[in-house]
Amino acid sequence: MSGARTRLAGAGRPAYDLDSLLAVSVRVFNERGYDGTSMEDLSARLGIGKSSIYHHVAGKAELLRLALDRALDALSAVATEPRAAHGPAVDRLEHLVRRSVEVLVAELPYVTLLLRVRGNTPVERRALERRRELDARLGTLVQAACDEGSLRPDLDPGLTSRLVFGTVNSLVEWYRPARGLSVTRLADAVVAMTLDGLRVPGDPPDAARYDVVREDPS
Amino acid sequence: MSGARTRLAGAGRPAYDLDSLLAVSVRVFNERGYDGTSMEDLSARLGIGKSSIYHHVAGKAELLRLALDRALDALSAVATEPRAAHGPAVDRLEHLVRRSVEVLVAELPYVTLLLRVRGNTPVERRALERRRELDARLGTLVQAACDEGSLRPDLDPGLTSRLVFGTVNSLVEWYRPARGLSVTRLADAVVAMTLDGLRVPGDPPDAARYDVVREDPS
DNA sequence: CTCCTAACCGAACGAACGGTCGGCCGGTTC
DNA sequence: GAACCGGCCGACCGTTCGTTCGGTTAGGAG
Repeated sequence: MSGARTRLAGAGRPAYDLDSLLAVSVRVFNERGYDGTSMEDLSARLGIGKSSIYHHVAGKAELLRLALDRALDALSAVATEPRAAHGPAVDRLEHLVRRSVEVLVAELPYVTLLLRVRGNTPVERRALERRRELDARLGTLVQAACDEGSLRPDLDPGLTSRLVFGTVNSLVEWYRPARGLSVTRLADAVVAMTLDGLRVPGDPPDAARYDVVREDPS
Repeated sequence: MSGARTRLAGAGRPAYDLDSLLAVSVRVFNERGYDGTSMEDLSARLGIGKSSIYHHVAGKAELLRLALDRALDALSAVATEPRAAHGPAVDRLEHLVRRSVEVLVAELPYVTLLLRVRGNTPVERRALERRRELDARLGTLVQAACDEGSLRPDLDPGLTSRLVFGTVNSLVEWYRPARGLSVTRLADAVVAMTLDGLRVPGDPPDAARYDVVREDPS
């Protein structure tokens, strides 16, 4: 499988280091779900005994923590890139969407795991909190682009933000790098749909367009 | 809680029927994940003993099966509605997206559970297969709308289909009916973003627009 | 050849799991 | 009041869970 392995491989000895062990484990977590994966499932897939896993990590929870931190660190890095701080908000938004797609693909298994966390354990709850912070930052940017007048005014910024990043996050459910669709083209398509729409423009420009739709108590 | 309960409620006796028991169970499944939910978790939340659950259903797996079938039946019904069969493909597509959003909201807990299934058990694999059939039908419709010339030609139909219904499916991650955003407005917003785009049109109509982007091996 | 250490192993642990069993209890029916 | 039944219960079953522990083995260093 996918493993960088340390020196003493030689014959058939796997000899995992932490990174390769984590990579295999996360792959299994994504296939069967974290709770649905037993340490024996992992050991079978790793090709080593169940107890050997504890030579590398303290337990199942730490495996999860390492994976989630990796995803969160990568996503956080995007939000703090300099290009996300200057220029028109709508351009910064487009850049952020594009970079988010790239990171999501680069760290696909880890981000996939992150997006499925439900908060059952302290480790998961801490990850959810970090995720909420990121989402809040994205929301602010969409708000700014809306205030700026660059986004259609008939949609609530909070709603817009959720739709856009819901779309981005949904990529983990089907995108597989091996299938020949490059990341750049994928990001182009996401930006094209969310920002410019799928329908060919023209014809009846729809009289009712841009009637204001906002969240309100019904 | 949410439960319709049978006649003999009277004092403090819960007295569940199958529907109300399923409703509560699915809610817990969604909070903790199916694999992360024990029968004791359910019994605690239901307010009855663990063994009492087996008076209503054969086991945990049947609980899951009932919930998934409910979601799948509702979604299948949409795909076979008469309005999804006549008229321009792009109009049928818009209608299908709108109805999908409505059903997703109407059966939110059940659809949520369906979208998180990983295929660990036979019950889950059967559900995944039914889902794939639905997805295939959607893909055909997008293809038709594309052939018709109603969708921008620079995006691959398969890719478009995944993006649109990825967006729709991602609603389960955040939409809560109680928050005052009506289903109609939600569906309007989804159609508005996916089909017409978020950005205000005009200004530099982007010379490079509509360069063909298709999947190909790299 | 000897020693050291990183990586692995099988056996076993207590806890928690999904599920079974025999019985209780309060309404309804006759 | 006796018989019945749907809904519930506590105790318990065998299995599987995550984890621990006392070795073993292979390769590098001296």
